[in-house]
Amino acid sequence: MMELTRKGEYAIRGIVYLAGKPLDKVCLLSDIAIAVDVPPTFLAKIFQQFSKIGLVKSFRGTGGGFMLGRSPENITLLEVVEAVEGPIIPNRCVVTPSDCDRSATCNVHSVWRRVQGEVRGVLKAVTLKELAIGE
Amino acid sequence: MMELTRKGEYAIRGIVYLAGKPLDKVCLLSDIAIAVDVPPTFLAKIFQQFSKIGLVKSFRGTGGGFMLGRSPENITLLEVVEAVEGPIIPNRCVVTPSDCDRSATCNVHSVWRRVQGEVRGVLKAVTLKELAIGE
DNA sequence: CCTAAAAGGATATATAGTGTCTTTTTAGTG
DNA sequence: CACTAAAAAGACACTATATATCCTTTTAGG
Repeated sequence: MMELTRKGEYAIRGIVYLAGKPLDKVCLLSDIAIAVDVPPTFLAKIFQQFSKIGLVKSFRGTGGGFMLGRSPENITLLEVVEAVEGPIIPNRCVVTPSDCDRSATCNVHSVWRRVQGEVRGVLKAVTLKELAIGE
Repeated sequence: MMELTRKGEYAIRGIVYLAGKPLDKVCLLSDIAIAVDVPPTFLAKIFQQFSKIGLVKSFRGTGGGFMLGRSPENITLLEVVEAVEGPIIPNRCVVTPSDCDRSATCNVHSVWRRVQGEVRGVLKAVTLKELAIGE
């Protein structure tokens, strides 16, 4: 339960790599993939998702590649994870309370809300800048 | 990400139902399944897991059924969830640090440890007694 | 014995995860 | 303008996990 997928793991590796480079450095996808040990085609899909929401900037054609979309101290791990894994939802009743309505008083509901809050809190407190230290 | 499976959801429903009954009341699986709206064959598998680790006691044959293995204030939600979902592991590097050794200094590792701690903390603080109130 | 009920094992289907391949678009260069 | 580099987009394939169901076996009571 609660396990990050490979996609999430790869996403973090890839963007942390970018965060460790100068902000204006354009990196080739193929280089990043080798550096962080991720299948290039898979990483491409991930970076496309990042690109759509502005987490990274992409440039096509000769001399193209990727760079971070914002400065690394302004990107949280929560954003990165939710970008590729979707929202942090420990149980569907958190998002669709109607799933809970077997009983009028579902005491478990509030527990999942708390779990969600704690996890999001931890991930939100971490920025790419910190993660890139030593890379 | 981080989503409880149906199995986990069903497991909680089933055992909370038991927690709402007198400790010595033997309940038929078929009755529980109807009451908590879970496929009986699936719930059977779940209760077999519970039974093996003593979370519930089972009795075969005529007059058989299930009852809670310990008093509900001594069973935490963490136990119940981990019994059927396995341990709370946000990322495999938490359990197999060698997966982390791409870089000697993986800064993300400690984050997952923190997530794991927070989630386990929340779930451990909740007992079946509280969850059964109002059932 | 006969019946009730859980335990155990095998199987089926659906969904999600993990990745590859091909084609298309965009941009720079001689 | 043609050529090349690189990302974007879409389709496809394979695997693993989730979600059950069914059948047989064991255990216990009446």
